[in-house]
Amino acid sequence: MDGLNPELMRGSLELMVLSVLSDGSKYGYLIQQRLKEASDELVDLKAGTLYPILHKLETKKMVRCRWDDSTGRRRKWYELTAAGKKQLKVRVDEWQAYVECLRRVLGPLADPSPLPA
Amino acid sequence: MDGLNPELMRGSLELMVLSVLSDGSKYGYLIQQRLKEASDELVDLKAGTLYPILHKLETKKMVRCRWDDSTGRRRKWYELTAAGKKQLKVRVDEWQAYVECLRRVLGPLADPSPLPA
DNA sequence: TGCCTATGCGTCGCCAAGCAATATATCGCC
DNA sequence: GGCGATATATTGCTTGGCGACGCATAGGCA
Repeated sequence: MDGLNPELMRGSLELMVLSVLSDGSKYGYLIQQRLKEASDELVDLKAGTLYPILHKLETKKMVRCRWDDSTGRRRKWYELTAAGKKQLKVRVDEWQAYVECLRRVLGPLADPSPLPA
Repeated sequence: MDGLNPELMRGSLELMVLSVLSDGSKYGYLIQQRLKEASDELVDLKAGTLYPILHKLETKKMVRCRWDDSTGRRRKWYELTAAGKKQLKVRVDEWQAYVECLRRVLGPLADPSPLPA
């Protein structure tokens, strides 16, 4: 991770990967790049984090994958399954609920900071 | 935890505890109750989670504490230190940045779901 | 009197997740 | 030839949440 508190990220990484894939099939390294772009360089998934997540999603049938050895670069392309798309929706809803819950807990602290002046 | 994805909670529990304490001194069990109320029953910190967090905050001088044995119930009251209040501000800012970051990553998925009709 | 529940604090050990480190291989550039 | 980017994978360490305990008191109820 990068400019953000890494502790906070825990638990939303799988959601982020699913989200990036909703845009169309991608291979691992490309997912990493797209996520970095989309997050304004704030999220930089390490290989030791990304690949285990992808393998887990594959095991759970959330994605299907296909090797492409036609070029010198061996690439493993990942695509969301129907179950994966459904799961993504669920995860997004969970995320929204979580944000709303924190907003309530933080109360006035969640309001935009008053200007220093 | 309760109605929310427990994975998501990881990393924000300390923030929630600090937040509850910003309201004034409280003892452990009361913190647990207040957090439950504030979150609309969604966050129910277990003892095995709460007390280690409080001990950690104490070690890091984010809170100071005082035993009250005057009643039959032994209670350990916690109060935010100046460092704790500062830390709370930092954590809130990190949280806001995190939410904004996820909003960007999710893109259109972050928009409110269109009505089924 | 005994029992049950709520209150109140604490610790130990398991499990999962993130990730640094490491391994392997190709490609383009200088 | 050497270096950095591309590309995937695994191993092992560390941390955090938390279930399962343990202990003690207070109050209600039979």
